[in-house]
Parts: sequence; C-alpha cells; structure tokens
Amino acid sequence: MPKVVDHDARRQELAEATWRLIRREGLEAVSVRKVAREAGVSPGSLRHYFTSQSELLAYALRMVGERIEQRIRSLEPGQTLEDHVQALIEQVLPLDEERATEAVIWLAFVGKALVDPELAKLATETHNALYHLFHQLIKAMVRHGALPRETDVELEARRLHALVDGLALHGVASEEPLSPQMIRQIVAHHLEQLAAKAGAVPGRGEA
Amino acid sequence: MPKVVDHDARRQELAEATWRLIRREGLEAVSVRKVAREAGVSPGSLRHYFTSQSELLAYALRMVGERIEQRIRSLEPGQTLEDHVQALIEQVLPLDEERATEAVIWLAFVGKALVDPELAKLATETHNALYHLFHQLIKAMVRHGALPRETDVELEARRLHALVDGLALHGVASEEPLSPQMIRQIVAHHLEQLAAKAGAVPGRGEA
DNA sequence: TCGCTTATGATACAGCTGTGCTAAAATGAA
DNA sequence: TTCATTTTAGCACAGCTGTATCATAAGCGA
Repeated sequence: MPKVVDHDARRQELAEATWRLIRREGLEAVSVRKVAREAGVSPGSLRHYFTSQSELLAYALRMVGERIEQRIRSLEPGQTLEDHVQALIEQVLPLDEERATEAVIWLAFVGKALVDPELAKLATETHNALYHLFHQLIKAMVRHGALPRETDVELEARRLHALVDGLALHGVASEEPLSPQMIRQIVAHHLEQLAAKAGAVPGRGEA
Repeated sequence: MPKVVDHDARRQELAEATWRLIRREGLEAVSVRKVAREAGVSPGSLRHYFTSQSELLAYALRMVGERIEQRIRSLEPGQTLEDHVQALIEQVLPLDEERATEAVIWLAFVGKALVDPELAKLATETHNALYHLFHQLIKAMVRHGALPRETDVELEARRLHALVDGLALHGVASEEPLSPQMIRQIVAHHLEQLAAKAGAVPGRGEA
C-alpha cells in the first residue's frame, strides 16, 4: 500500500492544527503535546516532522503568508483600479473566519517577535512584504491619476499599512470586534479620501 | 523605624518590575518567580501583595492605563486645536522609551486578551476608553469647524483609532521600527487630510 | 523472502510553572 | 519589655514544558 499522504502534506496538516490551537487558545498554548493531540498524532510522531517547536511555529507562520499571497495572486483584476485595490487590501483583513484566523496568528506572532529574535526575522519579512505591496499600490494609483501627483508615496503607504494592521487588530478584538462591514467601509472611505484631491486638482497632465 | 514604603507603593514597584520583564522578554516570560527576582524580593513576598498571577497582570495593565490617562490630563491646551489633538494622540504612541514600553505592554495584553476572557474584559475597557477619546476629539473638531460638518464622526473615530493602534504596533516592531518622526508626520498628515475638505467646502455656516 | 527506510508511539529526564503552606523576621502599639 | 500584626523567606506539591532516546510498526524495493 502506498503512502496515504506524503511528508509535506503531513507537515501542512500539523501546521493547520497549530493554527486552530492558536486561534482557540493563543500562541502561548501551543505545545508539542497539544498540537499533536489536536492533529491526532503522537508527540513523538510530530517530532519526526518538526525537530523543534520553533521550526513548527516558523513553518506555520510561513504558510499563513503563502496562503495570503496565493489568494492575492489568484485575484482577477477588478472593474476599476479602486475596486481592485480595495479587493487586494481585503485579503489581509479579518472579513471572514479564515482571514480572522490568519489575523490572529499574525498578531500573535508579531507580539512574540517583539522579544524573540528568531521569529523577528520572519515577522519582518512578512511585514516588509506587506509594506511593499501597499507601496506599489499607492504608486500605481498615482501613475494612473487616481491619486494626486504630489502624493508622498512612502508616507501614504506607511499610513495605509498602519491603518490596515490596526483594522486587523480591531477586527479580531475579543469583545465587540469591528464588523466586516465597518472595516470595509473604513478602507473604502480611506481610499476615497486619498483620491479626493486628485479630483479637486484638475491638473492631471504635465505641469 | 517606620515602614519604608507602604502597601500600595510596593504593589506599584512590583507592577513596574512586571513592565520591565514584559518589555524585555515578553508577556509569556512573566512568571511569579521572575517578577520577584526582577523586583528583588522573594516569590513568597510577591505572593503576599498579589494572591494570584492574573491579579498581578491585571494590576500592571491597569497602571499603564492610569499613567497614560494622567499624562493626558496634565496636558495643557495647545496653541491651536489641531496642535492639541496631535499632542493628545501622541500620548499613546511609542515616541520615547516610556511610551514604547507602554505600547509593548498594551499590545502584549491585547494579544493575550484574544484568548483569555479574564483579560479580555479589562482590555476592552481600555480599548473603549481610547475609542471614546478619539470620538470626542473628532466631534470637537467638527464643532469648532476644523472638520467638515458632514463628517461621519464614528467612521473617522474608528479610522483614527485603527491608525493609531497600527502606528503603535509598527513603532515597536522588532526590526526597523517606524521612527518617531515618521509616526508624528503620519498623524499630522492624517489630521490635515481630515481637515482638508473643511477648507475646501466654504459652507461653514448653516445650510 | 529479506532488509532498509520511514513513521509511529511511549517513556524518561530535567526544568520551569502557579500556588499553598509554614516558620521566621521585622515592625509598631501597648 | 510584651504582644499582635505585617512582611518576608523558603519549601513542597502537582502539573506542564521541550527534547532525547528507544523500540516497535509499517511501507516498499530487492
């Protein structure tokens, strides 16, 4: 009989069990034994796939990033540029259970990365990747005339980045979290306000 | 010889030791023994001031809130309303070591509150208090004509709140944190942009 | 069939955890 | 001083932690 699942698929299952655990009980609750129990395997077996706990955690975090990345890549271009930008941003916001879980995991890791140099490197990678995305979005919108030509791209990218991470945080807050509707509305409003001056300033051509 | 310090002062010292520990090693690293060692007392002694660990943590978090609150209260009104608002917001942003420590503590607690119902209640209180402050600020600015009359106060308060928490997060990020200058600039820019339409729309009087 | 690799399960170890308990020390009033 | 209260220190308990080691079991090419 052939192997039911291969090595990588098993690692992914274990990572998903880790996600569920983080989502339910937080990152601190993640222990080798609990993850194994959650995944329905023995602790010794888990250890066969991940030599150390940090290796498991790093893998679990990396998979979150890849899942988001894949979702973004498979996003077909929207009607207008603004719609597309909104759709892109919504991929990293806790608008459904799947993305809420990702947000919780992400925030938990960032919190731990504040003091764990090992995870800090990984967290910084993801952080910078997201900033880079926002930077490109802003730049593209300026290029297409959706944003004023005098827009400070870095400033707006950092502002959008902070807003999005803040919304993610508030969207998964324990009590009375920000509703998906409100989150969407805030993002839309932010993009509108960004573009406001583009309409007000008629000089869209060369100076 | 009279008592060198009284009961409450001792509790405060222990809370500050807890802060230092959280700042240095994270919330997970907080154990009864470590806090006691950090404060230079025996674990048994610590237990005399705080019956349980959660009582210590709750006290430590509450004290952060009170310190911020006191800083805000002792803030003398700025030259313009915009300056005052900026100064208020800056009290909760990691612009120096003291406020960075507060931000780390706050974020650590929020992370833990995601899964700990005990702390969730306390975290929600602080969260709501900050939202309430922002709500009042926006409302005051609208009343003073610094913001357009048609401003959606709740929306803008939530947006500002998310932005501020996001900036706090990025300001204490492990590697290449957002610089205080950049944080200040982003807040100032946000407030300017908020006010932009107030100037553009001349109808400041009755409709 | 044999033999090798991979996978699994179980156990053990040292270390840390929160908390409870007990006895000593220090303090302050009588 | 004497006495009662507060404060401190230390120890013990049960439980959980990451990790290492080992023996068993399963899969699979020869």
